[in-house]
Amino acid sequence: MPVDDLCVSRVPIFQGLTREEQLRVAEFVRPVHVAKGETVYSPGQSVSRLLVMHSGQLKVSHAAANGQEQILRTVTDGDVVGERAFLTGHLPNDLVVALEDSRMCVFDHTDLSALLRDYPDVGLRMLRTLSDRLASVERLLAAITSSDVSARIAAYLLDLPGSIRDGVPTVWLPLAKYEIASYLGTTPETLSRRLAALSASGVIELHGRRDVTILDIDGLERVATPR
Amino acid sequence: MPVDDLCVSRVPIFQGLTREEQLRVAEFVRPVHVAKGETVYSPGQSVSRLLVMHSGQLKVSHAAANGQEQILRTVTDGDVVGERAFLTGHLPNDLVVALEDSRMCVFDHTDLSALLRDYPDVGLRMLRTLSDRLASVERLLAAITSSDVSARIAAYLLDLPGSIRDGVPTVWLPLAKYEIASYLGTTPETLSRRLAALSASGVIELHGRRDVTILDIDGLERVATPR
DNA sequence: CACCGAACATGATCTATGTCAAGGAGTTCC
DNA sequence: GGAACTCCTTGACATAGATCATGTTCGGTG
Repeated sequence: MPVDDLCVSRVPIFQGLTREEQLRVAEFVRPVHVAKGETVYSPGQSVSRLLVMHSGQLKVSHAAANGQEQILRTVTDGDVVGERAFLTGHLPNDLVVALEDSRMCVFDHTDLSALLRDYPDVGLRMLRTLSDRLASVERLLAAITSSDVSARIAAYLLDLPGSIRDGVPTVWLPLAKYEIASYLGTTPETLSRRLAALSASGVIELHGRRDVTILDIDGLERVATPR
Repeated sequence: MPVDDLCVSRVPIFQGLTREEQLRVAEFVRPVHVAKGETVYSPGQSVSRLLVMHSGQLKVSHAAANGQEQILRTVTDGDVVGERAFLTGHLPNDLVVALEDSRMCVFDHTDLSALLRDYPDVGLRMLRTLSDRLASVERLLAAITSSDVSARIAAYLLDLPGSIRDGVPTVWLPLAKYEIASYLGTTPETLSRRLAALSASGVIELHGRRDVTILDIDGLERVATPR
């Protein structure tokens, strides 16, 4: 099964296993492809599975009590989704939607349980992944409570995986602006104003809707670390 | 070693091991006692250990860039501290201080690594603990970005382990008010005002500095879930 | 290629909460 | 049991950012 094999071997939490072990793990796994815009997971869904991302990007959001959608995170290669349902037995109450065409490894919970018992390394790597996520949420939390919106935006832009185009650092926003606003704990209006301000002061340049070039990295870093 | 034994057997992540296994784990573990006010962990400390709480209470805080102390969480029985340093190799950059006299099991990292390999169940329970923490931080984050301070306070009070005194639900604040303010992403002044308002509207009653009786649970829940 | 709708920008206004300042109350420690 | 220090409360004020409303741009679609 070359496809399953590929799926397992590409994902960080299964690296460190021998090829033979990977093949055995592959028997438990189902490779799944979802198209952009499709819903992967919806709240209260009784059948719950563990997803391990392999390519593409998903967004995880939470319908708050007041009806607002709160973006919790975006997940990319190597990230894990749905571990809480497996670990604690609670039903998932997040909404997961594909931002791009995505591929992932899917495990049923019963299988996963046995898997972790047989391959402690996998558990260790999962722990590492969760620990990273925890650190990243705590960073975001600290950022939201202790800095203003401009600083959060700057930090967000600096965190984004960037590329160099024509010698200038460029980032491609993975989310629509109103979604970024939600993620950063603000509103689209404020985000728009602050981006405009950063642009006016020559720190960044906006091209089209999702394309940002960073003209002055140091300046942006200064904004991200306020006094 | 009955003391070590006790330490290990009292902690959730080691339950599920047989008595014999617990005894073997106990060899790795060092029981530690810290007095109220003592520092358990400080940022950048090069020797890092894993703590598993057993009794008492610690507070974990983070010195933000602007010098403000941000309270990240309080940890109580069964909680784990310092796993990130172990899992990722990064130095800890949180400050951990004992709020009460506390007892905990301490592992050195090298030992822990072997432990997780030998007892996959321990890893699984650690995963569960981390997953709970993640969920709780994500809840806090959502609360901070999508509700006002009154709602956060109400939710906080409802979350606190409460007792019944004279037939009335009573909570004992585990932190000083200025620390609670930090945890909830606000200031002592605002917290004070909101508590006063809740008190004025007859929902709660304040006694002394840390003692709160809840007169109207439904009312408090209504405040916690705003429209 | 022109249309259409969603996403975005901008302006005017309002309000919750932060900030600064000063006085009061609760603990703690001798 | 009282002094002394924190912690907490209250007040007056300033302001970042939310909200509401309207106009504009982009990018996909027929």
